[in-house]
Amino acid sequence: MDGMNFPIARSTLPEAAAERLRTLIIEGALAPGARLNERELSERLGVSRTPLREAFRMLAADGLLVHLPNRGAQVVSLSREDVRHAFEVMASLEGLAGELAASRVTDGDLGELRALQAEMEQAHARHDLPNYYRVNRTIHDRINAIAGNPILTHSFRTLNARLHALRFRSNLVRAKWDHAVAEHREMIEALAARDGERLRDLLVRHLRTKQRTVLETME
Amino acid sequence: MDGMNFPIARSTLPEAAAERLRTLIIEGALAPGARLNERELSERLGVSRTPLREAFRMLAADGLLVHLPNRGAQVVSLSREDVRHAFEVMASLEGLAGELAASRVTDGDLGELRALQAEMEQAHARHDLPNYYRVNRTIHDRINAIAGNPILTHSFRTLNARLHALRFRSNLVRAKWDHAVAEHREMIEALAARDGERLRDLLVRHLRTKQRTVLETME
DNA sequence: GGGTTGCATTTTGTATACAATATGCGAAAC
DNA sequence: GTTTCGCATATTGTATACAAAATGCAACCC
Repeated sequence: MDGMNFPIARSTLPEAAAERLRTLIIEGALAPGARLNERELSERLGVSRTPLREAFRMLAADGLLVHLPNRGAQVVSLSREDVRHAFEVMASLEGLAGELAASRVTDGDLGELRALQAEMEQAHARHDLPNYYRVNRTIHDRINAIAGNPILTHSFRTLNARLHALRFRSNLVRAKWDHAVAEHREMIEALAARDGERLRDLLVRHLRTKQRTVLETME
Repeated sequence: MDGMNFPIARSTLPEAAAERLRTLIIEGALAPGARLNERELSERLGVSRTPLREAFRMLAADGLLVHLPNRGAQVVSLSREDVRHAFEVMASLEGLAGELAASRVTDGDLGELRALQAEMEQAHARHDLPNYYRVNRTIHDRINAIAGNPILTHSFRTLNARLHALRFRSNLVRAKWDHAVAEHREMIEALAARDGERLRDLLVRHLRTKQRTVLETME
């Protein structure tokens, strides 16, 4: 049992408040462009203004809020240009993740991903969109984790989180859905072949599709 | 004069404190691994603990500090692995910046960069290392700006700032210095040729040299 | 009517006070 | 001697108070 620690996770009010605000932003309860009133929010969240202000700083760093001196914090409102910029960087990062994952993937990883792919195809067959998206997300997170670069993972996740506030959940038409599932199959194959370049291309193409979807829903 | 505003820049104590702390970390006055005592620092900076704590949150988001609940903030201590991870991502980002810059560069940009290159070569000829580095930095910032993606610029700059705390300023031996200057010349040529792939390769190679330097100074 | 000024109120920024947790050290137990 | 316990003190987390800046609205002037 030497060296086996079980540290108790510690959280503080700023962290909890930031998490809660993140959710409120993503759900649209705090709309893009909205000015955040500290007194109201502190009452609403049941914390004093001090941890709330720290939470604002954290969310500003994540790009979800913008801090306006003497005017307080405002929910970021993404323009089409912002979205393009974000996707441009995300494509680069996810492409890198694909290359790294292809060079670092283990047989155990592949087994796991194949199981997830099977699960996602079942959701697809059942027309179960929520579960399809859930597993989809898990697969991407797994690939990112196999890449083994925490800075990469964190950077991608932070950028991706900004886009969640757009709530662009698409209604996948059947043909597109079939195509997306097939793309995922190809990703696993490229991973199994340790073909980094191919996986990068697939991930970038996949992301470009998502970008088109997001931009369409912004009209 | 319509639409010509001259907004007065506003700053707050958390922002000023964060900037000051950033400098103290980079200069080594706050050493890697050091625990930051709020009372001492608030006295030292002449601010109360509240804006100081907000500043800590900002620096934690930048990766310069790590926030330990109930134990306060600690200056990040980069391992060799951290450095490799950071460079891995930075190479991807700067490579992307190179591609974008090559597709977006104007003749005016090229003129400016050629002037900067001439200035840098003069510093090189005079063995003027501080000015060489200063102009070097300006050139890279310019390329990044020409890429025209603020998210990319910000991401790269944030990652790069983490490495400054390592203070790896190398003593350039003559041959290496000559080589670096030549590489910069090639970058301008690639830009002028709007050859994104070549510029990406040059920037990534250049950065790999920097990475080797950093890792060597960490031994 | 439009523009400016003055003032009350609200909101944000910061300092201070109080509460909770961590740390350090001496004393007690083995 | 080593380990554990108890307690004082220091530090961090959070709430509250005070100060500074912003906002809104009525009154006044052209």
